[in-house]
Amino acid sequence: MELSAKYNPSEVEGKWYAYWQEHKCFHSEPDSREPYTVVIPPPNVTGILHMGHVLNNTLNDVLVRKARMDGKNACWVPGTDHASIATESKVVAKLKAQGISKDDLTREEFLKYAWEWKEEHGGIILEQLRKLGASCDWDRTRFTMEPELTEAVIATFCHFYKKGMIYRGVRMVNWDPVALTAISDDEVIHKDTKSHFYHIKYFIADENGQATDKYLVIATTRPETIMADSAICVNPADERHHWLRGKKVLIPLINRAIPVIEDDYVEMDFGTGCLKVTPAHDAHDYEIGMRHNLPVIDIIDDHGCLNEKALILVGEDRFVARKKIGKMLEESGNLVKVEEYISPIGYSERTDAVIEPKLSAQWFLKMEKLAACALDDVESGRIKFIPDKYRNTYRHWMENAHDWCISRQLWWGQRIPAWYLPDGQVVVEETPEKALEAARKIDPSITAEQLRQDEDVLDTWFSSWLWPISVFDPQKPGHPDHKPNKDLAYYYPTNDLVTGPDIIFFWVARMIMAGGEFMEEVPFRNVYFTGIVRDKLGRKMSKTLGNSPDPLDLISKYGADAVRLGMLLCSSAGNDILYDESQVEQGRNFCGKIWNSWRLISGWKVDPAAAQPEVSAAAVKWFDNLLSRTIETVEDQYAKFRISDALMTTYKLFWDDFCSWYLELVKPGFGMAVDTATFEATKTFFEKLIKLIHPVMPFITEELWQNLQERRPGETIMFERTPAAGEYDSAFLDAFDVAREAIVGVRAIRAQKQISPKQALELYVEGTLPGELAAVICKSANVSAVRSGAADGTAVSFIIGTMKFSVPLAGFVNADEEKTKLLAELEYQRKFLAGVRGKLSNANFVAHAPEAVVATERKKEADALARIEVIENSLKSLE
RNA sequence: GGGAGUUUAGCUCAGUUGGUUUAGAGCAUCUGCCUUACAAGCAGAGGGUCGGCGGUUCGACUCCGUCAACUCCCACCA
Repeated sequence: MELSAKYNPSEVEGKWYAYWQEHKCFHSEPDSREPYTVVIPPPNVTGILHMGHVLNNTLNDVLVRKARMDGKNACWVPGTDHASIATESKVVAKLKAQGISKDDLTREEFLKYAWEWKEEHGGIILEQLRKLGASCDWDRTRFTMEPELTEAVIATFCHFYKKGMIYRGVRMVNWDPVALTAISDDEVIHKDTKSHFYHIKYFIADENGQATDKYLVIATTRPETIMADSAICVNPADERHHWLRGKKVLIPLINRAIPVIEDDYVEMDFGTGCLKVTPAHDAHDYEIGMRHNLPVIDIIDDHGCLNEKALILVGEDRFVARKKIGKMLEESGNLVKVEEYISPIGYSERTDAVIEPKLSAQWFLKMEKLAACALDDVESGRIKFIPDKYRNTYRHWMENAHDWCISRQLWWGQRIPAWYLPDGQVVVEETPEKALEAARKIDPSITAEQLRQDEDVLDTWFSSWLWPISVFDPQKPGHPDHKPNKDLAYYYPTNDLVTGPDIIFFWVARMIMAGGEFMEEVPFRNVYFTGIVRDKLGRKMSKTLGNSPDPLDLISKYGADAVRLGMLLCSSAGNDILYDESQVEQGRNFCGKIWNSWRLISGWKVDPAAAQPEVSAAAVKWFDNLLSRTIETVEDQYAKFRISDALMTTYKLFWDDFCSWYLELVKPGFGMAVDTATFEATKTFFEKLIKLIHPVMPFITEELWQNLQERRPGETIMFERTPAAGEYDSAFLDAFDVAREAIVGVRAIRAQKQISPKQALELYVEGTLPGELAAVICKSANVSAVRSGAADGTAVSFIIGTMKFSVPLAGFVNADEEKTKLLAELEYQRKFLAGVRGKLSNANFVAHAPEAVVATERKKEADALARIEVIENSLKSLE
């Protein structure tokens, strides 16, 4: 097949992806082979591909394709996450744009819209992953809210409830007044925000509750909450405020009397040393309130507006109320001053709304035991983190884990399987029928209509923490005694997990907990943490900054292979990735290089009668050895998850060694044919090389592998074996490197001296260079002959390793310059030798350093001596 | 404030129990080349007192101390 002059990725990539799918290349079933299992970190079902996905899934795909080519039964399970908050807020926004408010809909109506949205957008990201080349087993695609997985989630909830690990409690939660739900601490982002510090007078009340002329001053950033105050608190050690003991003060504007209490929590030197205690609207105040039995007055509704308990400004938004109350306080003479103030304010990760601390009944899962086991799994090394540094982070978190608030005030998600009896008692069961049955045990007269199911749904992570189990056997979570099905028994535990460090607690830690609970086995062996993709200025990729390129645009411009390579080039584990389009260009250039090298080879005329030139034989021998040695290196790098190193090693092997050296050495002259032996060897090398490259660049390698020779339908490079590293002769490889250096040296001299390529030039080589390498030098340096012999006084010398090369170029070379160089090196070598000898004569060193190190030093000594001798000889010959 | 991490060439990073590393790679830069696979290329070259200071050692990019800058996580003083 004729190759086009330029590689056209868009033509090739679609073709082969369709081919792989058509021939079920990605599909895996349990068999006698060793499994290699990976589950995808499920992207949000309505999400679209961004650079973070590209990085993550490229790494995943490289690992999977590598394992597949290593002969393992590779299975990469894809799927999507229902992402309750993210999806629900998108649906709400879409409905709003259509003039529909969520409040006007019933739960069922809203869910209908949400499912429609999911059906419409749910496949997009998976389709995009196909464009990237992800070799997922699409037949196994899962969705965290599909019926089977929902059952798994419900069963899990019931399991923990019956174990006494799930409880319902009133807690101060982070309320998102836009999404109308509580969110976890981890979903709150604190940002320094400019606000105002209001200093407000509270007048002391007399016995009748009337204002006196004495007062104290408190400082607050939230004057709109004063109507919810339950007390004023001072530090017991603060002598300035001892006169307040036992007194009551009046809340401005509404004149409600509240006590002055004392608590260590108050900092004496912050603000005025007086703190207004507002248990309903501040987490710390709530704690104080609990300690002092203060009433809780909740004056803010779910939307962040003041309610009737506020008595004034009812119905106003909290921020509007803040401004208005400031004015009112000023008019009433209670406002002392207002300072500019920068304070950290919590914002919702999803909606960017200012978080309102709010008391609310929530469901919690106890973490203590689960966290202890999950910590041990990592501490004991059963699970390895790459890079290792995340172990510290993980330990710190697991030792301080708070109970997990698992309820969310949303509709999109798994509804909590708790049913309330009319008297408020609760039953938790997997189905309404079972719930009714359980309720009737409490009260036989209960009817189904009287049971009311909890309105909340479960946190999304409460379904994704089951992912490595539930994708294989949804019956297992919640049922530790259930016998694992065939898939789960075969594929679990998975091998590697590739994910971002930002979800180490949300997801990674919790999967480890679920694994321990239901499988008594870790869910994966290795966790490879990618970095966060940033732009080249180091900023996070974000929509608002507009600095995030659309991966699909990049793919259509450069090809998926180029994008993959560009992404991997700069991705050492755990470090943030500074992405720049030039890296993708490098990927594209590499595609071009691979393409053109095959155009060269495939265009050669083969002459079966031709004898193999000595140069070609040497080159073949060399590259064969080099290939073996490099494969060994690459295998080692993969084993250590040094993916970008492995890539760079392969890249250089192909570009520098294969193209720049090997092909140049064996390339037949203009109009000449190549001999059969060289041609076949070259083809074999090329095939091995593209197999090595395939995990990173699947498309171009498939195209060329199919082009190498006629393949049967369904054959693919995907199932070829990674080339094995054979024996290799290190000494020969080293000698060849010396020859390469010699060539570079000769070329340099020739360039400097302007000798035409056609001019015959004799090169004398002293030392131990084998004849075949002399031939290599001869060809590459474009000289007519190489022969052994002593240099005479007219030669110019250069030294590589322990060998001296002399070029008879009397008149061309400045002898003084050469002499200076040699003298400098001589001086260095003598100093170096002295250092080495000093070391060797040090009894301490000889006694304590490892034997191998001492041996190395002795070799250094010998090498230095040899070099010195060569240099001295050269100096003599120059004189 | 507590914890973790980073600091090596213009940029992004390697440097694996301290000893063949007289500090490397890729990209970028510069010089010379349209040489019959490839200018998305070829052949070369330059570029770093390994953040500062001090210590341990026969020997420190590597270990210890300290200072500085940056990053992330946790807590967020009303």
